[in-house]
This record gives sequence, C-alpha cells and structure tokens, in this order.
Amino acid sequence: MKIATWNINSIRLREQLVTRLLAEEQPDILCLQECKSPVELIPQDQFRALGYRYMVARGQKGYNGVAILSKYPLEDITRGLPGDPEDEQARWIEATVVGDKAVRLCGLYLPNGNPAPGPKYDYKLAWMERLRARAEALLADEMPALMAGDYNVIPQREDAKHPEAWTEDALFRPESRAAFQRIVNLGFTEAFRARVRGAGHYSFWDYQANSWERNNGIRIDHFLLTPQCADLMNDCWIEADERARSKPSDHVPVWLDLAA
DNA sequence: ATGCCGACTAATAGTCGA
Repeated sequence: MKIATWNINSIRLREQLVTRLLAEEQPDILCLQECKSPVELIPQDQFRALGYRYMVARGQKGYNGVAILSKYPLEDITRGLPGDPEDEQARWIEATVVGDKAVRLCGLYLPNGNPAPGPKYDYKLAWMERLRARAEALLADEMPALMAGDYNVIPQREDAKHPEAWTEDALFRPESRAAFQRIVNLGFTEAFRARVRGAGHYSFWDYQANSWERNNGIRIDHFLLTPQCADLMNDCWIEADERARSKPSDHVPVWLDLAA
C-alpha cells in the first residue's frame, strides 16, 4: 500500500497537480493538508474518475483543511483532534482503510505557532499535548496506525539547510522539538529517518528568496508509525521534484510504502 | 534588519503562512 502526504496549499488552485500525482503515481491513499476550502467546494470529479472514489475531509473556509483520498473504502471516520471541543480549526481527520490489513490513518496539519512566544505558540504547544494524548491511545489500540502530515516541526538541525536561521522560530524552538520528540519516544517510528540518514533532505522550500533554487529547505512533513505499522514499512521517501513544477505548493509529497 | 512570495477574503489591503 502506497500512502502519500502532501501539504497542497489550496486544493482548488492545485487540482491539476493532485490529478497528475494520482494518475501517474497511483497512491492508494493521499493525505492532504491546507486544502483551504470548505468541503463542499473541494473538486472531486477528476479524482473519482481516476478511481479515487472515497474522500473524507474536514474543511474550513480560507484556512487549514485536511483530507484523505482513497481507492478503497474508508471506515470509522472521525474529525477533529480530541481534547478541546471549542477548537474549530480543521487540522485533524482519521479513518481506517482495509487492504491486506486494516490501517488506522490520521491526517494532520499541526499549527505553525509563529510568532513565538505568544498565543499562537501557546495554541501550538497545547495542540501538541492533545496530539500526544491521541498518540498514546493509538498505541494502546495495538493496531497498525500512522499519523501523517505537516507537523510544522523541524526535528533536528540536519533537517534545515540553515538551522541557525530557525532558532527563534516556532518550527524549531526547543519546546516544539521536545514535544515532537516526546511523542516519538512513546514508541513511534519516524518513517523517513528510519530509512535515510544525514542532512539535505527537505519537504518545504519557501516561495521567497529563491529558496528552492538555493535548496534552502526544511523537513517538516512526517509520518509517525506505531510499532505494528512500522513492522509493515517497506520504504519512505520525499518527492522533491514536485517543487520544480509550475505553480507548485511550497511543500512536496512524502511517500510511505507499506506491506499492507 | 527587513522583506522577498503567494494564498485567502462579504478583497482591491490586510492577514496568514513558514
């Protein structure tokens, strides 16, 4: 089972890029973030025509928004990260897909948190504490499960071209990194780092200052796998070439291949 | 030191993102 996660930065503006990826690369599952659209305005006809008959989404006008596209039925759908019923931001969705094995899929768009310190950073850290709680519950379920998406966290210095430029940024501040590591330490496998060592692997390049041309990137889009899911991992890779296309998202797809 | 760019909106300037 091939699963991709991609912060698309407007699904309506980039419908054709999504269509190309589905048609040419044939993921079984595609997790999308920053759809920036109410659910009813997400284009679906082209996706359906390519065999992606199932879509679940949590939408919001203008901001945020997460979706999961699938060739296979999605079951037990839930929307919203538990822990704060007042939180209306569209950042979390879950569903179960049944292939050779059932896999619990969690699609997430973790808050940016800038400027830090401040209320947005407080929201980010509170959201990460709710994420930790949900992650613990996923482990307790003992079924293969993964959390895929834009974490807005640079885990290590090697995950930025210029780490010194990020020291005060919410994506790299010690509290953000510690909260991410705390979740990993519960027993999750960070899929990409289980496969590839070393610096120079990024999933985001800013639109500004010729970041792509300078390869001034950061790695902030991740898969975290429960032990039962990590056992199924064949491979994980970043599709950096996507950033070179016309009118690209500032993020590129990250891929996971599971024996499921 | 700042902004660069690009997305959104009861838009045409302000806000957000990372």
